[in-house]
Amino acid sequence: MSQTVRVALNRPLRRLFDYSAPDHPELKPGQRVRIPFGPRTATGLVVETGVTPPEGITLKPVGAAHEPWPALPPETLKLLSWASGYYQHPLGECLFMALPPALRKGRPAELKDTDSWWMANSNASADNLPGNAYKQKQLFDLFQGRAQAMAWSQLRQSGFTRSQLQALVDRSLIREVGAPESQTPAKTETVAIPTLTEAQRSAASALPERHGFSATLLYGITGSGKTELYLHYLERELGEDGQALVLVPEINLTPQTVARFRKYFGDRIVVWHSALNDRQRLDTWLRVRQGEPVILIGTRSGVLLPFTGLQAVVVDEEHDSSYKQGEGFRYSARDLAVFRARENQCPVILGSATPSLESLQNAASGKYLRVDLTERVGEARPPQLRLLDIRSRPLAGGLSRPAMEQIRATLAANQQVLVYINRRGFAPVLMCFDCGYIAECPHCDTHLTYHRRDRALRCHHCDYQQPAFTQCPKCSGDACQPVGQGTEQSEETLAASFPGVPVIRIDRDSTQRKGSIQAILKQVNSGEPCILVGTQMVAKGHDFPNVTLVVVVNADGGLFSVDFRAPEQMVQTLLQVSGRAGRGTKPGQVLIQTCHSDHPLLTTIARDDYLAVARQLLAEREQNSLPPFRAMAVVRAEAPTMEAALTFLDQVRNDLPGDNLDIWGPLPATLARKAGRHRAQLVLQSASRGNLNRVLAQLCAHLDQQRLPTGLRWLVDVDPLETG
DNA sequence: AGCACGCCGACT
DNA sequence: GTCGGCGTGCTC
Repeated sequence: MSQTVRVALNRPLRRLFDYSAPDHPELKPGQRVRIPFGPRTATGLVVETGVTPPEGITLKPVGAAHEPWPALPPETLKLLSWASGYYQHPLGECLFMALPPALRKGRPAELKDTDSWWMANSNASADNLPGNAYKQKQLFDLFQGRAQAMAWSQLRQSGFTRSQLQALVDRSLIREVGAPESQTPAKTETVAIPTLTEAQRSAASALPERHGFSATLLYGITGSGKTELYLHYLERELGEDGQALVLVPEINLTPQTVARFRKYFGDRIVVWHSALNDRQRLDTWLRVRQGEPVILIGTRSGVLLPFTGLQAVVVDEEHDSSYKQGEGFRYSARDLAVFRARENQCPVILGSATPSLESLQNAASGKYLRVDLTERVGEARPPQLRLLDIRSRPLAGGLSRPAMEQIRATLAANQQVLVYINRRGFAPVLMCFDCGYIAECPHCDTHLTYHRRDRALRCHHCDYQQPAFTQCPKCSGDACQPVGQGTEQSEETLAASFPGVPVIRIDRDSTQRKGSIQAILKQVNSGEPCILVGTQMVAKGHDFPNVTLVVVVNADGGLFSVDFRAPEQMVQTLLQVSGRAGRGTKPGQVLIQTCHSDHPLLTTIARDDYLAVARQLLAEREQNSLPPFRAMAVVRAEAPTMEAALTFLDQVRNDLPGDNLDIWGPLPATLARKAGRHRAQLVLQSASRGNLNRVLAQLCAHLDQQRLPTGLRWLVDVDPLETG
């Protein structure tokens, strides 16, 4: 009996392909199959079986299945099909996103046991190694005087290569041996979850008890111990054989966080993040797929894993913008997490000290339950916030005199200081003081940032860089100087002002080397007086018990931005960074430098009342008919000229239906030219999510059939984070 | 996305 | 005379 199967491919095509499957009546949706595709073979995923074959096409026969079971179980398939339609991204690409790289490439769904064991030969010595063979010497030193065999996997992790190992074999210094007897790792000892405080206990009792779907917004101020509550909740809700998903922002997934979970749940904890290699990804993916009762702590893409027995979902720092994928399949992991919980009839907890306006509105409308945790753990008190108006105050390295004095006092009291600046580099601009010339990026519509350390001018939007100069290219004068504040400059000023006090800069530039942030955190946690200078990076999640003073160099960035989410994000970042102060036993203080100390947003923040600020912002959103009160999507276009981009979007606008839809634009993007490409956008809004979705689906189908001007690319972003 | 087919410039 | 640029079109 012959049948037809419908297959999705890992290509940016909004269509599927049918194959005859005469010899495979047992094929199921979600299975990987080899298929002939054009002149070659490819790996596809079956999405439907028993379909009516299309007329007028001779179907090619499907090849062999990669494995007899569906790589994507029904629940995951449903999630991704829904997401593909919601975010208007081709189904095939969505589905393949949920596979580990090895399975995407068509490799078998099994772990090759490539490990091997090696030992030093009895009379081997390093004497005959050439003097320049440092690595071989280092490697051989590990073997010497060791009675047990060394595993290749361990050596590889220590940074040695296969060829270095082979070199020692060729010199008859080491030899391969069989696997040692017991390789089963010792079961990790776990301890009981700490008793909750009174406040935590009452919050815990408010969280929904087992069975059925529920979504809870956990509003827990910084330092209130949300993590303990998650631990406790997981222990309470999770059965012996159940799986759990805990999503965290990338920056929070540190070894310390994982260790904290491992302490209580031992080997049941598995992790998922961008630093895993292909082998580790396949290993973890298979464990999840096989239904092992794991508690997976993962970043954004963890929400796409093939769970088969989800019993609880947690999204920590649910407001964090890193949950929204910024390119390709632009999904929100937080929203997909809620979808999965509903699909699995299990609870989801969305936790944050600064919840997104979306989630707050969902709580207000009764879609989510809200549970509050508004007391800090132990003796820690919420920090005291103070606005410091810096209009007409002299600044050094961006810091006002009162701020400097406060820093001095804090250091004198043997405590630590955190200085928050939202700008990398030394200065955001290099300007000629004779003629006003500003150094600009040749490929983007932006100025270049001056980096003092390597005397370079860099574009923060593309990879352009050039040596810095003082002679003006326009007027030939010698007056080009950096203007404005960056992390590098504050670092320098502070180091000069407080000799003998370590000044530690934490930003993308200073933490590029792998593991360097861990070393930094270790130094900070020693508790010695020091000054931390950092960008966004320091605002998130880290626990610095001895930091008692936080200085925000400039809070005005988000007050007057064109982007409608800018105020929300500014408030969240300010309160998150404030939350770094006074997490230990000593009280914390926060100084916010601003030129607008009477701005209502700032005065409300100064009362440390996030909910009041959020109410204010939500009222504005409602008044202006913005999300979460309307559904929003943007159509973006980029082309070799701005005219081409705008003409294209004009046409899109004309093709859209007028009723039940608000259209804004087309307008050039805030950064109109980026890496030599001209960008523009069209904003779409509708009171009905379903209506917007239908319009977008139609638009994409229509645009797919059109042939576009050369060099023009377009994309749809549903629930965009940025509309600048 | 790949990949093939297809028609116009600078090279042995 | 060819090698190769990337524009256009197709993949069940």
